[in-house]
Amino acid sequence: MTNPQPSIACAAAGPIGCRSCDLHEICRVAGVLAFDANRSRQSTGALRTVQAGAALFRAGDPAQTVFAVRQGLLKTVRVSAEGDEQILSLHTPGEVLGLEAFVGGTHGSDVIAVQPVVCCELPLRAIGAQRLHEGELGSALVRLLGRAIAPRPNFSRGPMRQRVTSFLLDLGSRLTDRGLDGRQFMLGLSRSEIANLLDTRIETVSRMLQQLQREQAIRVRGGKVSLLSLAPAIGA
Amino acid sequence: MTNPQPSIACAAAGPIGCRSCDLHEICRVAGVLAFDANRSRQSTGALRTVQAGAALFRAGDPAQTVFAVRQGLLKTVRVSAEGDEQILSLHTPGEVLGLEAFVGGTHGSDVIAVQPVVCCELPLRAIGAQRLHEGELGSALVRLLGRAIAPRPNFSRGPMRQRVTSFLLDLGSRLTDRGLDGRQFMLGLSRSEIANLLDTRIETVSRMLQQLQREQAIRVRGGKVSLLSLAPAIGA
DNA sequence: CGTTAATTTGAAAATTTTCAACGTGCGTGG
DNA sequence: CCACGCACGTTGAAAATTTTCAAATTAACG
Repeated sequence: MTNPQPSIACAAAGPIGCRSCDLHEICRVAGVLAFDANRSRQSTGALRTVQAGAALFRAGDPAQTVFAVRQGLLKTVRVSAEGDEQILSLHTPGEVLGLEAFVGGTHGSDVIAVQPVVCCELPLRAIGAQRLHEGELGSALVRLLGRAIAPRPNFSRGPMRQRVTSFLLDLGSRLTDRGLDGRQFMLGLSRSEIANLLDTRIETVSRMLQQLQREQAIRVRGGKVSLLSLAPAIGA
Repeated sequence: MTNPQPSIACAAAGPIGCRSCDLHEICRVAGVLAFDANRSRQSTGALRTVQAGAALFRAGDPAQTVFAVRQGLLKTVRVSAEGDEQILSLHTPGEVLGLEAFVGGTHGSDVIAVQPVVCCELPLRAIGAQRLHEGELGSALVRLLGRAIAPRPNFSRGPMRQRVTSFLLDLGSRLTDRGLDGRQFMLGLSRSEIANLLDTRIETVSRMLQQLQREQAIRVRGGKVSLLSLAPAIGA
């Protein structure tokens, strides 16, 4: 029997379709897309699964493949010069990882699954590295890179309540934007990981989540978060 | 008499030469470089001066020109959805601004001089927008964009002392990297701007700078900062 | 010079961290 | 099956840091 796209049991987010993927245009131009029976686009590229806690790639690895998250959640981790590791960002389905591959060289940080992940692999050679900077493919690539240079929202600023709410709201809206359920999702992150991301302590995260829950703004149950009536902030 | 590159009186940083500029490769490939009498490369592009406090460009402006900072200091400012404005990054000589131009569309944030600035203008049409994604120019462009997607250091994390020291150290090393004096420079930023960047209050910035000065780690005099024996952090 | 803006300083209030204890879930091994 | 150990999360209370508010200084500018 055919099992075209491996799905995962306790998946928090996904899977998504090619249409809502940031790599879609590249795949289309590079000709690695086909049509399935339903006439919806379907990647013919290789899929890769990453179990929670395992790395998609690590800093220093040669960057030769671009990845698109199809399902699950990952984190980018960098260890600072002082030796402490810092979570720089999370990656939800539809996002592209490993853009360093286009530039050459190696990956600059670890990317690790915080939930079971399925992603598409697009090896550079599969799209003809020679013709990479030419024509339609070149401009699609520049657009993709251009989107990536936009500054990412920073959740380690402002009062703690705002950090937690804007973090949750951002995650939710990113899922919603890809057609997934952003009002209720598996978080996957531990308190320790959330604290790292928000630049605070696990106790503070715990207290803030409890407080939001008391206020009926959110509901946390067994790793699943529901955003009930979460307001962006109290500010100005 | 010829005055090939306008200099600025109270300039904090710069001017730098084309060789230490991130746009150098693009300029070379695009053929906008010439050689001056000393056989050192010299841009033939237009120069633009921006007085302190004035904008190089603003969010929403059509992005049609790429800029390279030659002298001075700028800040990228974005107003959040809640209406408060946030300084996202500083820009020292040698850095490139306005990469959105390559992608098309408009600028995403205000870029404002915090010190008198001189920068090179490279209008897209000057480098033949048609052939932008082809050959050597295309790969130079991808390299430039690729460098820009590397995550910027975040100074709004950790204890306040570390934020201030790593901020100063970063600024200093960026100047040093371009062949400028990174151990002693005009800051140009007000306390209010530093506080914004570090996500704290002006009083806290003031106290921390005073404390570092008492410890002989730095010296602040009339807007000029000297890094005497500033250690990265006390950490691990 | 006089006036205004920016910075510094002090002291109380608020937030966050630290340290310690407690609870829960879960897998292991008796 | 249950006791145990262990990782993870929650909770409490004191300590530390940071913010707030107010006032005093200093710098900037016409």
